[in-house]
Amino acid sequence: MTGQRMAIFEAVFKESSHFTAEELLDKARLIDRTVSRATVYRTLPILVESCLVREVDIGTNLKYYMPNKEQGSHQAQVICNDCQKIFEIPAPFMEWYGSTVSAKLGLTPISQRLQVTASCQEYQAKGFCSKDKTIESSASA
Amino acid sequence: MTGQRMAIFEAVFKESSHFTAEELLDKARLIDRTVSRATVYRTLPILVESCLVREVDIGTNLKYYMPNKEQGSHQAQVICNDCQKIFEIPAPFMEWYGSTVSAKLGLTPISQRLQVTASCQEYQAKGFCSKDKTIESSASA
DNA sequence: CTAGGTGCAAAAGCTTTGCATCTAC
DNA sequence: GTAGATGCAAAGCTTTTGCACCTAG
Repeated sequence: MTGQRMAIFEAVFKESSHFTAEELLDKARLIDRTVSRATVYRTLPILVESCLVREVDIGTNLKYYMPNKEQGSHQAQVICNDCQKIFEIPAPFMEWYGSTVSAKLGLTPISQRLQVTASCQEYQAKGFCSKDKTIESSASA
Repeated sequence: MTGQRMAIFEAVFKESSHFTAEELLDKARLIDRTVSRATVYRTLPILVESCLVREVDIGTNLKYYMPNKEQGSHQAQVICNDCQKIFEIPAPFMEWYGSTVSAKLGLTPISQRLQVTASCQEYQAKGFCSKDKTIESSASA
C-alpha cells in the first residue's frame, strides 16, 4: 500500500461521477504530485477487480470509470449527445433479460450493458443544460 | 464509384457475420489487391451512413461492423467470452425502454445498445463450440 | 478538365510495457 | 533483504490525416 495508490484511491472517491484515466491522473497528482500515468493505468484494473470502481464503456475509444458507491450491479446508462453527460439509471429487469436470452443460447450471463444515446433539447435550444446527477435517481426501468 | 470501393462493397456483403476494419481490408484485397487501409477506413463511415453496414460496439478498443441485411434496427448482442462470437438478437422492446427512460430525463433517444457478456460452458468443457449463426434467429426478447 | 478518390507513410490518441530504481514491510 | 510498486520513455494498436498522384465521368 503505497502513497501513490492512496492518492489514487482518494481521488477516485472524491469523484462524484464518471471520469477517464487521464482525468484521474490529474486529480491524483493534486494529492500526490509524484503519481505517474503508468501507475494510474496499472491501478485502475485492480480497483475494478476489487469492485471499488466500475468500468463504463460507452462505445467511444475512451474508457470511463466511476466509483462504485453501493449501487446495485444492474445499471443502464443514458448518454447525452449534446451535453456530454452520462446518466446512470437502475435497470433491474436487465438481469431477467440476460438470463432469458443466454439460456436460449446455452450460455451463462456474466454481465450486461444497456445504453441509450439521446439528444438534449434544452441544450440545443439554450446552449446549456440544467440537468445534473440529482436527476439520475428519478428515472429507472 | 471506383474499383476499390466496389471491391470493399463486395467484400462486405460476402461477410456472413461481424468483422473488423482490418479483416475487411484483407478480404477486399483478395478481390482487388490495390485496396489500401486508408480507403477501407474512409469507406466504412460512408457505408454506415448509408445504412449498408451497421457498426457494433462491444466495448473493446476494436470496432466491429456487419452487413446490414434487412434486420430491424433494434438488435441486442450476446457476446461470448469463450468462443469469441457475437450473436445478434432481435430486441424490439428496447425502443420502449429508450423512450421511457429518455422521457423521464427530458431527452430524445437516438440509439440504444443492449449487450450481454456470457460464458460458454460447452467451450469450457470441450475446448470448442458448436454454436453458429443459425442460432441467432432462435432467441429474442 | 477537374472534383474527388487513392496510396503511402506519418501522426494521433489512448493504453501497455520493458527496465532500472525505489520502497514498504 | 526482497517482493513488488514506481517512473520514464518507448512501443503497441487501431484509426486518422497530409500530401502528391491518379482516375472516373
